[in-house]
Amino acid sequence: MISQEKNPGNAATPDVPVTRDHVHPVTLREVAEAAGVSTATVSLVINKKKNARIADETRQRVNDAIRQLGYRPNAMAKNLVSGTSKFIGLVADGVATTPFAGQIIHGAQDEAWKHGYALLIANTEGNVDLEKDAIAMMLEYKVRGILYSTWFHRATKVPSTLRESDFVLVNCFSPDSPSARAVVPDEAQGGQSATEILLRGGHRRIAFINTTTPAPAKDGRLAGYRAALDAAGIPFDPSLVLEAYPDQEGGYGATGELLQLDVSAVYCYNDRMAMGLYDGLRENGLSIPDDIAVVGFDNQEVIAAHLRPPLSTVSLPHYELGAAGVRMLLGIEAAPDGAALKIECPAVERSSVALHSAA
Amino acid sequence: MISQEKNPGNAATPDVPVTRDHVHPVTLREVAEAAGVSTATVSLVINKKKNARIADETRQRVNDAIRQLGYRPNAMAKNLVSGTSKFIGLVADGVATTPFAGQIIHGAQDEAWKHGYALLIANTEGNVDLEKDAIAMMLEYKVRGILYSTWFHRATKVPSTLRESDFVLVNCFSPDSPSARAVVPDEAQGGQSATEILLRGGHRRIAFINTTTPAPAKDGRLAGYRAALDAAGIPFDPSLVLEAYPDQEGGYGATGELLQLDVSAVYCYNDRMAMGLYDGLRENGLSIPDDIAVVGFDNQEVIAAHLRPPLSTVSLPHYELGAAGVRMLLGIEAAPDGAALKIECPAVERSSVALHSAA
DNA sequence: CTGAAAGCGCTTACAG
DNA sequence: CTGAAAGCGCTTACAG
Repeated sequence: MISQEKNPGNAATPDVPVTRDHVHPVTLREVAEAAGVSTATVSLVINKKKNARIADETRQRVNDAIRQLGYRPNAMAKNLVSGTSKFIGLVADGVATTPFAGQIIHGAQDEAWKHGYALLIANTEGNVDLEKDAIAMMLEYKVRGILYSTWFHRATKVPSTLRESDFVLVNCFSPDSPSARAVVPDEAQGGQSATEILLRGGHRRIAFINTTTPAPAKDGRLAGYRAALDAAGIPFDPSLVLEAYPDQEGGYGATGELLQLDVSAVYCYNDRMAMGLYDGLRENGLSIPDDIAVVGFDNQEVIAAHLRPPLSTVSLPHYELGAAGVRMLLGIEAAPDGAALKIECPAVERSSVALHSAA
Repeated sequence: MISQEKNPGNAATPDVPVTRDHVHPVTLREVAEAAGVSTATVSLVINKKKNARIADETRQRVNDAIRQLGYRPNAMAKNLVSGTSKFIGLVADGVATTPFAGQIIHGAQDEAWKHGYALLIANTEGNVDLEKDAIAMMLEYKVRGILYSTWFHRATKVPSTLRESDFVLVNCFSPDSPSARAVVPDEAQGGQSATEILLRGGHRRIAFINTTTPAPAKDGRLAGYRAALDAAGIPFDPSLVLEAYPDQEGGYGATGELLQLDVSAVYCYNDRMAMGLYDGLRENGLSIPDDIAVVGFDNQEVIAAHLRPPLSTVSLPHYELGAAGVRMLLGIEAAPDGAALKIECPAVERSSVALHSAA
């Protein structure tokens, strides 16, 4: 074993925080003394209050003192006075489960930051007790509001304590409380866009391998597929819709059934499925996109852009979901009433669908 | 367009926080009045101070009042008094870039939580100004300490403001300040474990496709490969070491060169490379693991377990990195002096390497 | 067993 | 132009 020894329970390094010999942090009062002014004046200078008339010379002295002492304002004290913090809480049910949650966090943090807020996050992995504790913690820190997010788009109940704060549901919605603000991906538009990529490629007989797992995505993506066919004047043929488990194994397993259908193109419920299907098609000596065109859904990082050939798909807008959630919380973005705000799933075209040669 | 209209600059919903009609939150004082006791008593009851002798009847009355009023302590005020917050900051340079950062966050948050700390995160995407602001913010919130993390294992310089706080480097290390505590993956052990999987499979002539990108991982994984061969009494043959860009395209592109080598097994720098190589081998009519055994590195979610056949690999312990960083910060886990703490990369065996049939 | 008082580090009217 | 004072919501000795 090359790795260092870990000693979690070492008695010599007890759980209590070691008394650090950090000098007491510099306070406003000390700055005031150093500058020979009152704390009020220092506060005024720091916060650049417009209607405060401070002599330039005084201002100068204060700023010098701040710099020399390395003063850092105490945000706790500031927030105590103002009665409200500059925090936005984000509770997520599954950072562990997928790469998706990371993007929600990312979008939320960028947008929060932009408006002067910091993100306080809590990962609950679906554990209800943890969730209650997490929300309680955020409430005690008097957060400006809470983003309650799920790693896959679904219906959820609003935990009762969540109502003690301003909140927005992200990637989920609550059928029980339609007044709760929510932001979700537009699955139907996404499904339509995915299908349209194929239609533009000149395909008319298009299979859809849907998921076996019930979810808004299952219904929405199917609805989008139908809408696209409709718009193209192609009658919906239920026999072209298959179902499989939404991962590589599911896609691979659906190959045989798909090949019975005699289609020139297939739209898969997600990219993982498409990845498995690639293997199945190859084993049958078929080439993509010439023998069969393929589109996926999710634009999953590390996968979609790197299959052979690169996969045409539709992006699940997790970053935007997080960002829009924050905007909605802050009242910058209006919430449609009685419904969730739907965020577009943009099409991403790659070479798994050949361009339509105008014949 | 099916999606809702977004109105970022809508004048009707200005950027200033709307005055919400939330009732003033319940305070300690109000609880005290309701219970007919002093605020000191309420504080004592809430914090379950052991040496405080409070009559059961009084305690009862206080708890009732707390429940009835729905009292939530103000964490800001608490922290102001104690002089230190219950926050741990996490600055990350790339949540966007990979699925890995999510696991560091996850591990850090779980461990922090366990010790009563909440995570304050900031994503800088490598932007130096953002980074300075992020650290300043954390300092102003008087965090217990800061975890400074990178999305791939590398050397870094410690930003000067970081030194104003207790800190630990996570997934990176600072050659300039060897005294800085750090926790990194044990690349050499990982490379050795990966190679050992192949050796156990009975292979003697094993190729290694390393990365073209300089990094501790490049050197460490190679060193591990050599160590494993050494231990098995197999002379190191430099001609068996190739290099390619560390993604699917790189792995695929290395196929031809690899096939010249006449090896029975190959160890790839990472899983993405192995994924591309799978395609290349298949195109050449070779089957895994019978014609050639493959191992990767990273145990990348969504990929490794779902290739055909599932890929043997070695885990990059991001969750553990985050958790160990927190423990080190809190002084629960000792820091080896002058060096980074190395976390094991555990082997994950799947069917891309056949079991060695004892001959 | 319990209360009055001081203080944590700030900001904000209010005087002057 | 600047300072003295009160107060944000808590906790912690100190009395009694």
